[in-house]
Amino acid sequence: MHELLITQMSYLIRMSDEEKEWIRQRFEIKTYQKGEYFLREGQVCREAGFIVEGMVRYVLTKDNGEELTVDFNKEMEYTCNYASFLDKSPSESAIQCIEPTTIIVISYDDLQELYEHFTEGQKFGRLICEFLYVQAIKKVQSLYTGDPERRYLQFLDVYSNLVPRLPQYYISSYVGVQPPSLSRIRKRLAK
Amino acid sequence: MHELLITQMSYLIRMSDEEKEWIRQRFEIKTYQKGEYFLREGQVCREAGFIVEGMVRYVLTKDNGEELTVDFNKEMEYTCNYASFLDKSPSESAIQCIEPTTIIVISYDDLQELYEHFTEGQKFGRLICEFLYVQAIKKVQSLYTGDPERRYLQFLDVYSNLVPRLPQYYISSYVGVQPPSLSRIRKRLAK
DNA sequence: TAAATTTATTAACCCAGGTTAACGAACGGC
DNA sequence: GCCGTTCGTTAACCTGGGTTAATAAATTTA
Repeated sequence: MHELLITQMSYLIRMSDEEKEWIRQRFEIKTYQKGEYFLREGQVCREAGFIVEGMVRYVLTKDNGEELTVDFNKEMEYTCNYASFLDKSPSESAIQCIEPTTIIVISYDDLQELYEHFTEGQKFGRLICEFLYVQAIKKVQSLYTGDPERRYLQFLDVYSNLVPRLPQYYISSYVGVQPPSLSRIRKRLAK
Repeated sequence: MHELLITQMSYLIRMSDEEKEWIRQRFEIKTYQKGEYFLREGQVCREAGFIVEGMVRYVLTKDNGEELTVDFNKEMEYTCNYASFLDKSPSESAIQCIEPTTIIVISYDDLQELYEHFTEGQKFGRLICEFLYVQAIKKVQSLYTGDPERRYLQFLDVYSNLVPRLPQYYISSYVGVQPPSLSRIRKRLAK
């Protein structure tokens, strides 16, 4: 279980055997049922996680109460609300498991220890963050330059394998429209 | 000139005198006139910069040729197209100076050397990136949950001091609408 | 398998922003 | 200070997504 994470981390940095052992000891395995929350809106995100199995969605709640699904993470990906995690502020989004999900988690303090004491700890933190940042920038770009139809096509391109695991109203809000509108888009595209 | 950068960096990490001297030697001062490009679309971004004076905008070009201004950076802020810089890919956005601007820049290779050889180099990279990432996430959130009117109000909130330095059509595209639409929004708000 | 619930589609109407063009104001260069 | 250009506003019309509600399809649950 931890070995998946160790493999993943090995793509980014070199680790000694003692460091690998530290990871096995400090990352804690947590399991969630479908619908359970890894993080609720308003809570401070006190741990970062690596998804071993399952899938989560990031949920923003608009002022009118409407829930928006703005991102997904699945097995072999990291999950965390970094905005909340980093400055210990109440999170503006929730993270909900949308399948039975297993996540191995590390606390804020332990992660700082990893950063400080692993030979390449800071580098690990930097590389993860760079990856996430570039993803976020690309998302901003697609929100600026693309219309919903285009984002839907991009979504199918990148996440086609996820489609069978997702209800359509998650996809519609990811794309930035209401369900009836995604239906119209799909109808247009069917031609 | 370099001292401003050194001060800024000192908020994030401790630096030895030799490290400070290295910065004075490796960061190069570049000046740009209003309208000149720090980075053109399609170029690989080969240096990261710290703006000493002036202001830049990030320009995305839509398929139909329309130019969108998606962000600004001003004096005492970093500027770079990280997506391009990090993986040496052609940049999808341009960075244009919209005032006479002075930027001190560091090449990709020198920055890697800083990361590797400064005592807290990797940590510096991580902290900068974390800051940028959180900014990007907040931008994504406001694009998802806010309408243009709201984003305009947020813009005024955060950047009110920039308004006199910006033409309105930069603001309108930042907010995600065409100029006539921002006019309508302003008119609505005037009541 | 049937009933209950959730999810997806469709239709009708509304509205904010897009588009185009015209006009007036502000600005920059000489 | 004048002229040409750029910029901001306004008007008219168009379009795509929002909203609501009804219906149909797909899942769950008993």
